[in-house]
Amino acid sequence: MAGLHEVAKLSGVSKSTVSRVINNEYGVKASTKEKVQKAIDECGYVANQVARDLKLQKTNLIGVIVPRMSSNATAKGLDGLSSVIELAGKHVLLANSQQDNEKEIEYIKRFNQKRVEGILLYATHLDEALVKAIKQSAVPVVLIGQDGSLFNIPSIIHDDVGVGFNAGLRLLEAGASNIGFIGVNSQDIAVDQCRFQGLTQSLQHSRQISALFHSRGEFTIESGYQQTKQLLLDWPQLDGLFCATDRIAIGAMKAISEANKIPGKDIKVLGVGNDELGLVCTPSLSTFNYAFDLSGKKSAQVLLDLIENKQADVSKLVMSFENIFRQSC
Amino acid sequence: MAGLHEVAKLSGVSKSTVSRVINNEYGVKASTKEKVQKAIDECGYVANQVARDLKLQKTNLIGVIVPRMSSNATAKGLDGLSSVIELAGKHVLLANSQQDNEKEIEYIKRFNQKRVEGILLYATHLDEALVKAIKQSAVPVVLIGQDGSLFNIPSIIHDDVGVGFNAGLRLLEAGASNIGFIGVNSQDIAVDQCRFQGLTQSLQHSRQISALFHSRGEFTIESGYQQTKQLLLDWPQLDGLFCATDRIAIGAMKAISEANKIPGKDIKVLGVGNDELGLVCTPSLSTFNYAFDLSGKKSAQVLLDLIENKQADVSKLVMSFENIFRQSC
DNA sequence: TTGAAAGCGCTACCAA
DNA sequence: TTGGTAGCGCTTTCAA
Repeated sequence: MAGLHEVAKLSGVSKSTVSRVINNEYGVKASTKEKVQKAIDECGYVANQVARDLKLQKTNLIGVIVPRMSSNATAKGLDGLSSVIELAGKHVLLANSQQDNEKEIEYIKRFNQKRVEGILLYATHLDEALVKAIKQSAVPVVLIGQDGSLFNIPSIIHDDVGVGFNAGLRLLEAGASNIGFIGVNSQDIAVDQCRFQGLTQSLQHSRQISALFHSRGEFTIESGYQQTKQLLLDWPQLDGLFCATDRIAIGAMKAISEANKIPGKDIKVLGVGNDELGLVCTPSLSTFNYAFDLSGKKSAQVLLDLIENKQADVSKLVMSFENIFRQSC
Repeated sequence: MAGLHEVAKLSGVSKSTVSRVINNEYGVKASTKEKVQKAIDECGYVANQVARDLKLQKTNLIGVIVPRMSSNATAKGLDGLSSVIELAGKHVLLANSQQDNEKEIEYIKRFNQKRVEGILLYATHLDEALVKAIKQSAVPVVLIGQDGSLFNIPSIIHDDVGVGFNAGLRLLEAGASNIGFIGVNSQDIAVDQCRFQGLTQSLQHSRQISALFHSRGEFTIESGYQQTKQLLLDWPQLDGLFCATDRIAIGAMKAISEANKIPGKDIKVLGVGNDELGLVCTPSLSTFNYAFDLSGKKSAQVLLDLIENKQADVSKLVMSFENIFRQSC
């Protein structure tokens, strides 16, 4: 591929002048500019950004690590953050950790080698190894979805405890009093622990009761279905069910219907996330809306700020939520 | 940030030797290796991939351009292709064109500057400007979702005509004979044109009839709903409806229900894409499954092959589909 | 087994 | 308004 050198030779000027033309700098005679431009077109010159990046010590690259692409949260989040990053004239280097904790760490290292300017990490957990890897990163890391502020890692999180608390309130208000919770795995502080904790608090606070159970499974409709089938047998008195995600809730409603109970009547059901799935299913799912695209944008802004100013204005940003009232509760 | 030079000074050897240690090359005395390793740990050296890339003239970067992230097709596709690219030891540079035709072209250029090794382009259209931009790309471009093989652009497409044809057959077989089509915009050859063309062919072939109408709108549930509300008024005899996407079909079913007709009984409805939404809605949506993750993988494989061998083994790859039978038809 | 030096393609400083 | 030159951080050849 043609380089500056060739263009210079072809147009009979020096590399410096060609460089000036390419970068639209002042102080180049119009006629030379033209001459150079012609040579550029002629040999199809394309500036080599790698060489530039090395020289300028700046890559305009933002690393983004996600656990998987096909989830409401990450897809919407990516849409949000990519628009902010693009507006800042930077690019997204994307890595899919496929829920593998070791890969997450591996990517943080690889991104540092690539000299990204910062890293956005969609986290589903936060263990010692991950914290250490983040600490060792030479470039700033912003966490999305889990709270790392205790370790001094800037984090954008959703108000999971608040959602849990409100879930309890809504379920009680709808007349339920035997309330269970289906979460995910206990490593996921935000989704499993915080949401359950909020539920427990509101149940205690309002009625001095506890949750019937805290079941755990995957993030899928199928998992919600299977768990609920069993739970219905174990807890016949169940009349309120809070599910950590909408998909789980939809699976749960299916199991409830199959057991000849009516979701939203015999058993109130609540999900989290405002997945479009909840809008089209029957009965439609009452849930909580998290503005995933907005949290994507915010996290990008926080990171860009961190890159710019070398220090954090915010250490934790808790996104609010919205109650979505539909048929299931 | 510490460089090779510092490590060399710190360990009292030359840069060459440090480089050898870093790259695990043979012919370094164990004791020197150790010495160097200690120095590396000491000053927290992280190899600069930008400099390497420049020297080696190789970036291991694959550019991926998508119209938007939060769509079933792209999210699943990204999951598929990223796993293949990762396995090949390469990285994904992601760009979100936000359905903007000019941005697509802009990104192709920017990716060339970044010296990506190849580009994967999720296309929703294919006009002259885009073809020209692809032709001008110094690195191979693989098209996903639209057929560019006429312009000699390697393409991974879904069998849209085949789906349309089968849709006609299924609708007729279910007893419908007044059949309409809701597409998107006419620029989208694959989704709008081909699917309609297939439908037309099967209707002609089986019964020598034509489609009642070819309506057009957006890719959304709402758009399907609004269009169908009007179409029901215009075509009271309608008893079969083929929708270019599942979302449109779901909106259509809502409008049908509201008009006191039963989707799947009074009016048979068929979508395309096997979106999970179709599984949870009532009545559940009969549709066609496209293996989006697989087409993502395939396209990555084709591109890697193209990069490796500098020439295309396949110029067009048509992915098959699967009939999904549910309640709506 | 190690080191010196050239050079990847560019920018930017200084001199002309 | 232009050109020469140094150097970004690395790999690799050649010589020692």
